[in-house]
Amino acid sequence: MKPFHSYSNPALAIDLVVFGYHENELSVLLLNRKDEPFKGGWVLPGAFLQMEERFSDTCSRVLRTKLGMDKLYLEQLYTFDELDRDPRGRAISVTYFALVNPSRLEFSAGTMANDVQWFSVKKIPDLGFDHKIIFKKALQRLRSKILYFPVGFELLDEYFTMTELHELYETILDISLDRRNFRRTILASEYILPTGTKREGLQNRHPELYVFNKKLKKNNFQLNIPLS
Amino acid sequence: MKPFHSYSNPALAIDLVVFGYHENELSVLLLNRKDEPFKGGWVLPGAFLQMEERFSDTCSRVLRTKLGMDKLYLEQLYTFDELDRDPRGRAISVTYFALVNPSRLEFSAGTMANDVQWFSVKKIPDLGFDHKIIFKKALQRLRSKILYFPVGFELLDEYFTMTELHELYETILDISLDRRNFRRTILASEYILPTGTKREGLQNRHPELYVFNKKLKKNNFQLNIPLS
DNA sequence: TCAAAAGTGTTTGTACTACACCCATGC
DNA sequence: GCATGGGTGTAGTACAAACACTTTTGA
Repeated sequence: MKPFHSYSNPALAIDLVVFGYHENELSVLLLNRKDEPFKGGWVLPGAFLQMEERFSDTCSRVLRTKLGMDKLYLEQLYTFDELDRDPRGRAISVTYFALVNPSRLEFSAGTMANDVQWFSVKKIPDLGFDHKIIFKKALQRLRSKILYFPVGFELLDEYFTMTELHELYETILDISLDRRNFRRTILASEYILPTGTKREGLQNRHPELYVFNKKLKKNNFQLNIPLS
Repeated sequence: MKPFHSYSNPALAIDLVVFGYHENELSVLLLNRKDEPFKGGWVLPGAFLQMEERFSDTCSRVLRTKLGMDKLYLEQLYTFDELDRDPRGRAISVTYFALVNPSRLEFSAGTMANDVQWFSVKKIPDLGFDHKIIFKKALQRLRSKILYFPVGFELLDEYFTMTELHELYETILDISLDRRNFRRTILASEYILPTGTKREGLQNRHPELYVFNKKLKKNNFQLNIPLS
């Protein structure tokens, strides 16, 4: 039998929407292209799938090269198939979104490549290919996911305060949430646990530190926030 | 520049999970394979993506050939990338799920191909490739989607009774729902409208007929049912 | 008049909303 | 003692859950 790959098949790109959260700002990692097409422009980091690779391998390869770090939260987003999405020819893009706490990057062996940069989700430049559409879909997914799944913990330090978690939600959803009601809902869900220790060295009252409850399996919280 | 497709790329299959609902049973369309691998076994219908096709074109091609009908509700499900999912070589599968009201098939020009058959979702045979996994994911998606999106209307006739809609939900979710509370929730959502006409010719009280409210854009209902 | 399915309302409890004051800390 | 941010409680409301009787129809 003739092997599959000797037939003519579209190229398969894996493109990544990497979200980072730092100082009350949600950012996305963008790559400055060195080659045509879109030379000098910004795009999502990505790579072509190699014949023996799983999608997650390709993701790791990109993340290792560009961020110096690869074991992140990864989730498949969507597969894009427009005929003219790449001027070089037919290319399918399987997209993933990833979450990273940028402060961890400092502790990892690698460093960020010099052709990538963080951009606030509020100030995304024009993007090459159909990457603006991909980015928008990723942001939408993140916003709906955070309402019922503790994705936020991928973006915070191991120990965090209630205020930090609260601000993370407000930043990602881009709305304000009542502080007291937020606390009640989150604590009732048991997704976080108080550690009994407090953050020291602040000028004001020392807040309790929390950790993510890793033992909890059920998704038993639901923030009821109207999605636009 | 060397065209993309002259590089070696994995084959791209589009596989479809087609759900049909008839007489209180949710079914899936399966194809009996004529060739190796899995000759004689059951698989999801699908086809390889042609170079100039959109995914939806490939879906239409499969649906037209196998069901004799193509304009169905279609939604991309997931893209599968296991290295050994096809014994013939590396093949990626982009999967879709489709919804069809089998009673409409009788009115369409084509007829169902003789190598496909409906199977109740409660009696799915062994499936070739990784198609059992794909099927399970599709069923999961349908079950969660029906809680906040009116997918049910793709599966019912244009005019339907409250009881038919109620039974559809019970069948798909495989649980029982209080008839009175169900009615209240659905009516409050304004996803369906009473027509003022009744179904005639029954032995008992004639039920009101409803239609889907096509003008409603917002997804403003949420059936609160615990998902397993 | 009987069988079968459709239609209807109320009570109870729970969960979300809105909202304001006191507390701990470092300077 | 003051500025800053952290921590806490309650009353009102709205929605979901549980539940049973009456109505319409054809046979």
